[in-house]
Amino acid sequence: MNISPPAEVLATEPKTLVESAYRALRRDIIEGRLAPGEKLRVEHLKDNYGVGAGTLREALSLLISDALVISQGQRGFRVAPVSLEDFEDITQTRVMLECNALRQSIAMGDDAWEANLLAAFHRLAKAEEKRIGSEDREEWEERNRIFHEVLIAACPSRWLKHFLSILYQQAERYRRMSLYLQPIPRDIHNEHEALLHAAMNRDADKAADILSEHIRLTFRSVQAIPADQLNERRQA
Amino acid sequence: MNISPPAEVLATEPKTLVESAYRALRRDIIEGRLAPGEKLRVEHLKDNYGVGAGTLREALSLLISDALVISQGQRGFRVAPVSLEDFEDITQTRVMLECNALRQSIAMGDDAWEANLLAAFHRLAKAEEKRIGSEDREEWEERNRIFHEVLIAACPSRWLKHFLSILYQQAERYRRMSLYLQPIPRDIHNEHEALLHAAMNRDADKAADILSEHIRLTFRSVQAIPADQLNERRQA
DNA sequence: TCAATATATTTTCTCGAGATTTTTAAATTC
DNA sequence: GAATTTAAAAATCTCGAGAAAATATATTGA
Repeated sequence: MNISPPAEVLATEPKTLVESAYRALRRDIIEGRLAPGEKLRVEHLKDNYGVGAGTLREALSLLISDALVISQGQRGFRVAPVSLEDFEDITQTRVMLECNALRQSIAMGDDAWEANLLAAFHRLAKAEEKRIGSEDREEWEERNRIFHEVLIAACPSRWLKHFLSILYQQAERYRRMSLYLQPIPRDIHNEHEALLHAAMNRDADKAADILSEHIRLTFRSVQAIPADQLNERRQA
Repeated sequence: MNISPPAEVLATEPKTLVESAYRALRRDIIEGRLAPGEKLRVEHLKDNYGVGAGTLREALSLLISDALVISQGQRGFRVAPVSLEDFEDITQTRVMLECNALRQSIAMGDDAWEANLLAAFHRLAKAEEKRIGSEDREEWEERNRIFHEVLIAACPSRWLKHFLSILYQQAERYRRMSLYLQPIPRDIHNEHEALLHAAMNRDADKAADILSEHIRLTFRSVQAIPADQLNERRQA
């Protein structure tokens, strides 16, 4: 039996400067250090990220795939803007796709999938215990992403998983906006545990219901953010 | 009333060389002049497309968004490979998403939507009449895309439509492979007409059924292609 | 005071050349 | 003869400078 974690979990390290700049920029956008709608001046940013202009442009082009950056010909790059309308769309689309993927995953998952799921939940639960200090937030974010990934890992559709990874990334950016408002808002741990048990019991209907509500609750917590705080930059 | 065609129909012309190269490359990949899996050597291609190396790299980076190009760090770019497995995934995912979008569009479409739909069908029908000569194939391809776009135009989800535009593009590449095998394979005109009437009658269930079968039939015609012909280059 | 034009500044876009890395080919060794 | 090592060739990746466009500022005229 293969005891190594699923392939998508293993973080391959960047081999080129373009890749490094791409990841650094993505992180800064998702975590809000680059504000929504902000102009991304190549000549200014290339110093911050320690690369040449052409390299930075290439990294920005890659971020268009993730819909985290937009470009208007001859008018440069911008951080993708945010809106409640957009996040509602993301939420609804994600509910549809992720429930579908989850049902397929539950129908097709084997022993290895169950084992990976248990392991991912355990890692997440450990991170949730000591999540009071904000220094462990990044650890929790990573493990939460992996838990959701492993849940649908047995779904055979590469395209469905590809689209979901984009939507998850988008949702994370919005969710981080609300985390500064309400550090520990809901009993997420119980939601995850119920999801785990429904999946392990192969109860697709129940699992899909829990997952739907789980995703929609995140939307409601973002909904509570004051409108003027949505476009703000955080930290440096 | 707004009598101009929907926004996504209007082809904005490229303002930068990156944009031009991106479109030329995309066309060449979808139409099979650049074979699946083929290596894309920047130094060689920059002459063909009349741009610098950096510009071409940027265009290739943009094509990664469309999943028409893949890149492995330090090992350059390649045309995305094809497989029957992949196209089956594309087909199934597209059936799910496009039926969902169509239902929403039928539920929310107004008079302008109906008018645009009728117009798009008419343009497509005209192109189908004189589609015997292959010189009109590009015209038909364009109008077919627009018809499918307008069908779901009243769906309010930008993300759903974004994902569908990617899948449509992918499907077009596969479909073109079968066109060289069977120029006028099925009675596509009747399928489109039935789709139009079901949509105009607001019969969402019927429309979704027709659309599902319509998309799946394309898969079956690609399925009939000999495996060794799948990775071949066409024309220059 | 406001609008329109002209100028100046900033920024984007583009290219060609040099540094690393990978790939190919030949040579050596077992 | 097959496998490893070494060397040559090719390709990728990267940077900085120059051309084109957009933005900001200043000027002019009513």
